[in-house]
Amino acid sequence: MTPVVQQGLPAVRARRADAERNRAAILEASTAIIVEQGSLLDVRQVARRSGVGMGTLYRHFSTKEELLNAALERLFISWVTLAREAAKAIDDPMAALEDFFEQTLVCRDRSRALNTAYRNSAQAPIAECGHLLDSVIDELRTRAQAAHVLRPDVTVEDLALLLTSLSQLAQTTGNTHPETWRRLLRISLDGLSSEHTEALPLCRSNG
Amino acid sequence: MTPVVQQGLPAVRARRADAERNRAAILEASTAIIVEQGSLLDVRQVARRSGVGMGTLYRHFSTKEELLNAALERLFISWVTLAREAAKAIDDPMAALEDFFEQTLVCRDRSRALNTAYRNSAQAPIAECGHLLDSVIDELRTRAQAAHVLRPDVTVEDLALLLTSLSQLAQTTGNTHPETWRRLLRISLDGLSSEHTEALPLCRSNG
DNA sequence: ACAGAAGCGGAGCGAGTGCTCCTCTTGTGC
DNA sequence: GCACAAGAGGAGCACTCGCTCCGCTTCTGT
Repeated sequence: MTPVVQQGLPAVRARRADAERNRAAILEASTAIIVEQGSLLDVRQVARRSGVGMGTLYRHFSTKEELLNAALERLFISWVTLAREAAKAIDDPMAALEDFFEQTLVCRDRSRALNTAYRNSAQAPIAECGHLLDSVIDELRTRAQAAHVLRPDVTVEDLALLLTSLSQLAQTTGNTHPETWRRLLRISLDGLSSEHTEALPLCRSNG
Repeated sequence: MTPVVQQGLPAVRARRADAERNRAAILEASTAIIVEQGSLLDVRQVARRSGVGMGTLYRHFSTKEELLNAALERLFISWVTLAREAAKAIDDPMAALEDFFEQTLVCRDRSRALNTAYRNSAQAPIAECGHLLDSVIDELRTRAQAAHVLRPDVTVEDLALLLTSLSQLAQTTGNTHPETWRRLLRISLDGLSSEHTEALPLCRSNG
């Protein structure tokens, strides 16, 4: 917990300006590719698009996975932050929850990032993203349950998994059945309303 | 619609007995591998497991995809048939629907086949499987709506997509959150009950 | 202006994978 | 039993994709 020594010999020289620019370009290209084509990115494609050689790419990200995680984290954090603000601005707690789901699902790339993040879970930076998301969902859940409009034994985990599930669906069926996820969202939200008092089945790690 | 000519010169000689045996072995091995590891099968692995050379494999299935579809069709049809029988045997229409979902989701390999089938849709044999599934779901839907226990504007498509969605979830979260899909199934089924009278949002191709 | 550290680029390596080719074997009908 | 078409098998081709190696270039502090 002692502060890092700042004076004395600079242990590491700051990154060179061009290197910094390249790093940004690589990250930018990766993000764009993920948004357009999903998270199965090809390192050669990233290199080409960012106008950089393979050596440069691997100088900055020692592994494809590291690059992918960095790009996903970027995508993820930016939208979770926005979605949290949007949800906070809505007074009705159930409407806030609904809006949060809708905002997430409406953007293909958001769902994409979300899904990939959940799939490659247990990765260090991605796990943090998961916690960030959980905290947003928990705010929404707490508000809605305090107002007695949300089924009382619904957990953060339930809501997170529902989001994942609808998100996967939106992605999978995006071409053949666009927008159909809206009907399932409506059904799920109705199932979440407090008028259903029957207890949900217990699973491991549910109180 | 005229019957195929049976008499006269046999246009094609019947397959040799060993060839038939090999074909069955290949199909058997593929099915087993799909059940165990999912549908990203490696042709060399299939060949090894079925005790057959690459040439033999490709004599019977001219493409990896053809083999995959054949194996998936097998898996798919066998369980849809069973699930239909099981559902028919249940008197309460909503319980029958619930049982059908449960039976599907409880078996990893069933969901696996289902998911892959939906993903690789538009394939000829797989599309037929989809129609078979739809017909089973439609029976259940019709019964439940006739008894006024199922929300009246729920469509076969809605139910099929819900099944896909939960199935994907069960597959994705199988290791980290086993059985948690049961909670979401309960929530969804509650949302499907006829006590919710608000109309579902319309999408293209919904009446 | 210069030295040298930091960074760059991209050919190419190695591993994996779908599929083919060609020789050798085996079941089948007579 | 025999002839021969049908079938078997597996080395190897062509391609993809993650990653490395190393000679060359460029930025930066003095």
